[in-house]
Amino acid sequence: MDDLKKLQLVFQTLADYNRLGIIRFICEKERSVGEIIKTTKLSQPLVSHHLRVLKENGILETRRKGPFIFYYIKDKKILDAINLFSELFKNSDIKDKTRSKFCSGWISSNYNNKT
Amino acid sequence: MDDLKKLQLVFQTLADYNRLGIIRFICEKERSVGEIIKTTKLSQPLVSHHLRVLKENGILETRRKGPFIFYYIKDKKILDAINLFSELFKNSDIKDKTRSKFCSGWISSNYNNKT
DNA sequence: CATTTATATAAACGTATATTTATATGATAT
DNA sequence: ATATCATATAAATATACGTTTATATAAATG
Repeated sequence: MDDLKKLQLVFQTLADYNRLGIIRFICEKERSVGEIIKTTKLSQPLVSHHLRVLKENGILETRRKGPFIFYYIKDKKILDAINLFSELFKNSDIKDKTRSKFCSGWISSNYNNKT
Repeated sequence: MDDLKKLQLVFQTLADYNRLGIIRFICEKERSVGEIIKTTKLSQPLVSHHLRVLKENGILETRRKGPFIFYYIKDKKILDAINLFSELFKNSDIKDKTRSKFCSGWISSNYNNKT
C-alpha cells in the first residue's frame, strides 16, 4: 500500500460524524465502551463497529480492565493534527482559539490507572 | 452546521484517493484542468467532479486565464495539516521526513503569473 | 454451572457517492 | 457565424459503508 492510500484511509476513518464524536469524547482520557455508548447515545453495536474501525486504522488502542475494555488515543499527536484542521475550517464567525478546538488535550494524570 | 459536522465534511473531502492525488499535484503551483487530467490520467468529467467537490469544501480556489481554468490551494496551511497526517501515518519502514511528505510546499514564485 | 453484564460479530438493509456515458456551456480563432 | 478547444453538468450505474437487528463471545458473580 502506498503512502497516499494510507493517508486516504486515515481521512476516511475520520470522515464520519459519530467517529469524530467518539474521538472527542475519548480524547482527554481513556473510556470504556459503556461510557461511550452512554455519552454518544448511539446503539451498542454501532459504537462497537466505529471503535473497531478506529482501532483498525491506528487511531485508537485498547486495554482490558476486568470485564471492561477501555479505548484511548494511540498517539496524542493525532489530536494535534485534528485540531489543526478544526481551527482551519471552523465555520463560526467568532474565531477564538479556545472555543472551537476539537480537543484541549490528553489529561496525563488519567493515563496511569493500571489494574 | 456545527463545527464537528464541518470537520467531518473536510475529512470526507480528503478521504478520496483521486482527490488526494489532485491536491498533491496542485500543491506546488496552480494547475489547469487539462494539466490535471493529463497527469492523473482520470477522465475529464471525473476530474471536473472532484475539482468541484474540492472547491465547494474550501480546499481549492479557481481563476480563469483565457480559456483555461486554474485551480490552486485556497489556504496553504491546509498543506501543513495534511503533511502532519502524512508524517504520522506513513506506513513505510524508512521514516525519513523528506520522502513521505505529502507536499513539500507551495512555490511562491509561481503564484504571481497574472494575465 | 447458570445467569448476568460487557462487548463483539454477522447478516441484512438503505443510502451516499465515485465513476461512466452523454450532453451542454463558454471561450477562442478562422 | 461556425468550428474547435476547454471545462462543466446531468443522468445512470455500481459499489462502499453506516446503521439496524439478531446472535455470539467473554468475564464476573452467585
